[in-house]
Amino acid sequence: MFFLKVDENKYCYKYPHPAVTTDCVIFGFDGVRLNVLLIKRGLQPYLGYWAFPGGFLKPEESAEECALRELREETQLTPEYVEQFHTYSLPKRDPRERVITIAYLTLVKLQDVKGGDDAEEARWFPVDSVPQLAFDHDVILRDALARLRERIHFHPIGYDLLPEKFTLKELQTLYEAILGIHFDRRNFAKKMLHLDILTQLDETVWPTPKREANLYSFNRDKYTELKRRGFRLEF
Amino acid sequence: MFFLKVDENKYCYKYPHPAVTTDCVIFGFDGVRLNVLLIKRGLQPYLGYWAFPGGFLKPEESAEECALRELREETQLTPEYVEQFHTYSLPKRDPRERVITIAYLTLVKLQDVKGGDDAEEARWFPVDSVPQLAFDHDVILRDALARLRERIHFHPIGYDLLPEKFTLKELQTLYEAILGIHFDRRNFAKKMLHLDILTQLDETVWPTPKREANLYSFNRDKYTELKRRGFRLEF
DNA sequence: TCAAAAGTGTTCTCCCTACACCCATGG
DNA sequence: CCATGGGTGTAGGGAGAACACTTTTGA
Repeated sequence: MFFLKVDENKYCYKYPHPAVTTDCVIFGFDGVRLNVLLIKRGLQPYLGYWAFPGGFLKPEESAEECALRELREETQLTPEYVEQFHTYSLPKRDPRERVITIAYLTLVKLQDVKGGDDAEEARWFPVDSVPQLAFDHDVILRDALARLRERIHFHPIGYDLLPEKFTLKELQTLYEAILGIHFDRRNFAKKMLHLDILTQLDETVWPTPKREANLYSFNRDKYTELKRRGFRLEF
Repeated sequence: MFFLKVDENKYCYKYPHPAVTTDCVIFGFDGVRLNVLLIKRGLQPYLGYWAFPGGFLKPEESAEECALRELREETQLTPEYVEQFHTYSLPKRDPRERVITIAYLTLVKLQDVKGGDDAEEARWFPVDSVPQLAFDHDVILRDALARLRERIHFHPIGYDLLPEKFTLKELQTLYEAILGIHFDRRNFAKKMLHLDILTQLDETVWPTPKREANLYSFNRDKYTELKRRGFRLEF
């Protein structure tokens, strides 16, 4: 570990400064389950373990810029939604040196990333079956999921996770996947239509071989209005 | 560790490391208005400006420990409630060097601090009339208030801000002070009593010379239960 | 003709809302 | 006796929860 030469350590301070990184928890929805994007570490420590994409803060960028840059560099993704949710600071959480990590929750339309896995190994995992994670990333994942569940109660988020056109069933499945509960099909439809954030399209699809289903898209104005003011999703 | 101590008492790193501080936004309720505790700066920069108590993270403490330590050192207060709410990272937010600030929202029972103002000038200000603040602390205050308002919708927080025994009117005034809206007296009482988190005491007080009022305390079990599960405060 | 999926409507109940009356006290 | 503040009750409406029928299609 200690390959450093003294003369390379050219950034000097009067008091000890921790390193600062950002990590991105990236959620995507495959139509059935909520997934999270992980990267296989190619370096020590935790070599071979899965972890969230992230990296060190550069001197001239804000934390959010850093998070988006790392996300782009490591996954070629541009998220629909970005929210800083917690900063992790336990002194021993990184075995190398003291590292403060500012964690972000991001949502992407999962189809955006089809084939995006390149040289570095990046993979989607269903949130209920993620492998052993590096560092304290299991705690970070738990916190991100809790925040996502909290958010979904009061802000519409489907727009950030679903394709442009979708069926009511897909929307319901998304909510059920995130919250881990089951809704009555009829009441769910009534509620969503009543919120007035959906536009029924003239198109239909055959999601199953049984019967065609109407397609909907989000009414962007109403959607952002609700997002701004917040709303109550009771259920 | 990665830092090396050289003769001038300096800590050196291969890459630039920002300084990391914590700041505490401390809210208290005086029975009429929501107040925030500020400290007058005795050093440059922003000498003479008001700011939140806070300071640099020590190598062996977590951010929360740091926040509580600074809070104790600068105000002798022990908060009832502590929540990390945002980390501020714009590169130029401190003119001296790059500083990352992890901000905490804390609630105290305001009577705890009567006379706690000592050598360093610390004062309570009503949140709607705070003076010019140092750094980006005006943004931090706005964010803290937004978080507090968000929290109060779904988690009981009166316990952390009110004295042990209080009247329904005091509880209502607290909610009105935080949310900045007015409630119907009768509906507010009905709602609060229906939530079953209050215990009516046998005692009464004369809050005005007109008529005595019942005293209540929080039903701690129900209160923490609701706090854990969250609840919906509609209004 | 049967099973599976999708679209739609009704009833009940609870809670939020608006609003009014009574009582006790001090002036 | 009246103004002020505190305690309590009621009627109406809206939204969530529970629940059933119809239609379409492929096997």
